[in-house]
Amino acid sequence: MAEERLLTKREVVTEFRRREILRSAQEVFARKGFQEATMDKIAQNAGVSKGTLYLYFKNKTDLFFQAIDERLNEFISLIHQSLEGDQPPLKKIQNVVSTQMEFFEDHKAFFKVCLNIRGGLYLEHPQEYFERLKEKYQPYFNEISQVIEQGCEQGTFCQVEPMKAAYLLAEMINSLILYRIIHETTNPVAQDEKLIYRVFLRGLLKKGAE
Amino acid sequence: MAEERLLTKREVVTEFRRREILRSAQEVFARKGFQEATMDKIAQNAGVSKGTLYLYFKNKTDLFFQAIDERLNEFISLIHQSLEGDQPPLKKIQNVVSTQMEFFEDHKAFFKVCLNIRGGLYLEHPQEYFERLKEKYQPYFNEISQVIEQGCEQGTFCQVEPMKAAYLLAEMINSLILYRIIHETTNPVAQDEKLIYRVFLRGLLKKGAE
DNA sequence: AATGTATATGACTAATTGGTCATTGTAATA
DNA sequence: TATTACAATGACCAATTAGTCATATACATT
Repeated sequence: MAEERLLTKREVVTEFRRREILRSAQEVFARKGFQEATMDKIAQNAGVSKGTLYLYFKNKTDLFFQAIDERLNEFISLIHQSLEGDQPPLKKIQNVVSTQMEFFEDHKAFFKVCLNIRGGLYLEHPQEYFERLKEKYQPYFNEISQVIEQGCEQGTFCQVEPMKAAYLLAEMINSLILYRIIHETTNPVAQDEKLIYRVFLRGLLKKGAE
Repeated sequence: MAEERLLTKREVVTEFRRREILRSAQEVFARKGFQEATMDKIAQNAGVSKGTLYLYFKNKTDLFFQAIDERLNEFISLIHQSLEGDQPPLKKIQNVVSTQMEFFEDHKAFFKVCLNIRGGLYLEHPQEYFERLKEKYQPYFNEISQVIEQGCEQGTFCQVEPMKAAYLLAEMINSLILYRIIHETTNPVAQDEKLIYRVFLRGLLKKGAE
């Protein structure tokens, strides 16, 4: 066993603070959006003083994007997992749909933040952060579009631009999540998943395939 | 001919100012989003002083929503027109798709504002405005869902919840507009319309129908 | 226990900006 | 032309808030 130096109390506290601030930020940003969330509120909610925030994060924008980062990583890794193995493309698409719907069903606040970002990013944040986020999302779209491409090659799906189709799918899912939020629907997500299978998959399937 | 009292100079100027302020507001809000747009900028852009804005509009939020209102009316009325007559549901859906895609292709700035609203509305504007806007959009969704319902009854489309399907369609269109904006695509919108026909319509059509 | 070092605090600053109002300008009216 | 009523102005105010820094606190080390 390698010599594992025990963490000093200070290091433990530091790490705890950092996580506590991120948790608080996630909560406040989700509830209020970027502009309405104040550093004071976040600090208070985290049980630290405002000055402390600036020991851990460069500024408000930095804190915002780091707070997003965790959940986003979790999401992207879940999608990645759902595409592992050598299941047929049809099954993989179903996996994406159910993974994404269930993830956002469980994290509605995070979904709102994502909408908020997308709506305001072009307008209200420095270009730099937009680029970084776009990069972050890239694997998600790439993986889906690869599955679609694979389906095209295998002759299961008809010929489409894979990346555009991936966008289409992603937004179809989001639209039903939004519908659920706006209409405060509580029926099982499985029903909505089926609607997407029907529309997206039957629309994509070659005649006679399946 | 009815006695048409000529407008006094004052009335003409007043109407001109009002329109000029709205135009300026549309422009600035589209470029900056709600928060970053300042009343000073809007006033300057309109060639009036800030105080004047408050002679014509109650406050910033009021100005924002009135600026949106015009374009939104135009949009909704275009969609309405595209659904007049007694064409078959399939054709009507195609009309909606092409009308919406072409409208936003011509009004990308307005599209961004719409995204911005949707992303920030839950979080950053008074509930009251959200409700009013929801009401405003209602005819749009109603009309589309009626067409879908009609298609179901006629047996052209398979059984789906019409309102959810309408949401799905609307967001599919939006997703491709977003794709065009993000990737700065300039190919003809007709191509993207076809992708939607293929996916949405073939997904919706009953086997053997059409 | 004493000393030094890293961390936490929160009052404060500076900048921004929505909204106001006393003053000034202009058009309608007599 | 004189008078009145309304519209426009922009300096100003009040409120908000991101970010700072001198001071205080707590931990680690000797």
